[in-house]
Amino acid sequence: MIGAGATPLYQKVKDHILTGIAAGDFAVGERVPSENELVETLRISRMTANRALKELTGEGFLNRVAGVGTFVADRRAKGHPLSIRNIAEDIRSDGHRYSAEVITLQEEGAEAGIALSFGLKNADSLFHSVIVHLRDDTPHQYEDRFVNPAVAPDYLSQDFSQQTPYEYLTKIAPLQEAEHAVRAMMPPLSVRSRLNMAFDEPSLVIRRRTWTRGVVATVAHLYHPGSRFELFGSFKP
Amino acid sequence: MIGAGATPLYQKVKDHILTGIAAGDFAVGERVPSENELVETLRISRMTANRALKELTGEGFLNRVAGVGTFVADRRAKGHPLSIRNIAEDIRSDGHRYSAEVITLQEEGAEAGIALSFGLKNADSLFHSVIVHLRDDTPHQYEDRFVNPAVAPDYLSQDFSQQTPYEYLTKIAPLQEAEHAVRAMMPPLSVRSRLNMAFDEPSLVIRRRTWTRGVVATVAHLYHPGSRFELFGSFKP
DNA sequence: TGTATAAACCTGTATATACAGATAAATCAA
DNA sequence: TTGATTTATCTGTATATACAGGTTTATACA
Repeated sequence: MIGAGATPLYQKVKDHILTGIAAGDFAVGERVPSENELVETLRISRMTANRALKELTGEGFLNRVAGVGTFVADRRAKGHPLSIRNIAEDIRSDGHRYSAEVITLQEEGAEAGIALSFGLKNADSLFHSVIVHLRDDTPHQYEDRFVNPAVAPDYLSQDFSQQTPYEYLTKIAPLQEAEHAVRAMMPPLSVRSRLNMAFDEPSLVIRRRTWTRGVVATVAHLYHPGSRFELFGSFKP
Repeated sequence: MIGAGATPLYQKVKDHILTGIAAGDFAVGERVPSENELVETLRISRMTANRALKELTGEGFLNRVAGVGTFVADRRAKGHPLSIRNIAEDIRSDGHRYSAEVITLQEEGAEAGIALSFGLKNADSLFHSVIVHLRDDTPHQYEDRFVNPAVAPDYLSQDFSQQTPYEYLTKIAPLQEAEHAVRAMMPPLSVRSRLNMAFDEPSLVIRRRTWTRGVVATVAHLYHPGSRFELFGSFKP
């Protein structure tokens, strides 16, 4: 057994495997413990081990071959899935130093277009943050985010140089669903200067809208310098 | 029981539910049969019903609430998935007229970067097509595509003003997997002029690589005018 | 009438068990 | 040595069972 508590057992098994991968116990391409080995070492049933390994396979961390075993997948080979990710963790896991600069953090009256995204009346106010994420002190992403006060009432009192909005929001509100829209544009000067972009360099903008408990929790515009960034998506029919 | 054969039972249950949704037996928001109801009507175990409903939930077709039931999800509400789509069909389904102009259709020696994408030696040759897709006679997408001759030997003799490469390729080769990379860039003059783009307008470029039977079938670069295009993706945790 | 309480039903998780089918290694026979 | 066969291992699927915990409806009580 691994431990006890509120988190389901299969989730702990998943974490156990992921931790092992992160710790280097299992390198890319190597075999991870089989279902029966997990049954013996962790004292769980095979179906629980099966669920953990099956879900990790579905999430792209493992590959399974019937009759042979379960192996650590090469996630870099075919691009990361277009999913919600924590930029701080991404930067750190690539072996770089992450830091953040908070530009704006205040309450604002909802502008018409944003209010529409939230499904709110024009008069309602929203929390607004602007943060520049840096990799090795080089600007990497410009994050312009509006947050539903009903979902995160304490948003304005957070220190986002220590914890990204993503980390904070996933901690206090369960992420139900997310929508991404990607477009290319010439960014406004405010963004351009913060990202040290050349005057003729286009930007890749991701508009991310997330739902929690049926209501829109946050609408974020994430600006990336187009020439230094690629967004990956993967699809299996 | 539903039937017998090679396809797993849980898959048949999934198909059974999806067919019911398509047939209108269960409308959006309505409840689908509970696990125990499926156990009785289909004469299966609850765990099999559970697997079917759980997977359909993960795929976005259903929503589940513990203690209440399982309901048909509204898939249209929150954007299309970032998936392979047929541009001709997209344009027509939006009520517009689709046409295509074939710019290039020939065999070429594989340039180094492209050959790498295919996992081929430099010397190998590939099929190359350049097509501009028009919506109501306005340029809408510039498609620059390389195709593996081993997968589509008759590619060069097709009339792509009548049938898109996508339609042709999906007809002759099963799509196994696809990778997307999205980036923003200032397109080359050749692309810019074909799409009637302003000199300072950035472009959203999707590089799409697809696999069939374990080999790379095609690598396509799809250029969209950035200011007129949005790419959608959806994700559920 | 209003309010606890109980009952019924639902999903979520976990176990034990069973058989199949796929794969690779070991073994045996020609 | 080669080729066929057996054996061991591993995943894939399916069932029966059990209990926890959320949600709604019905019931009993004050």
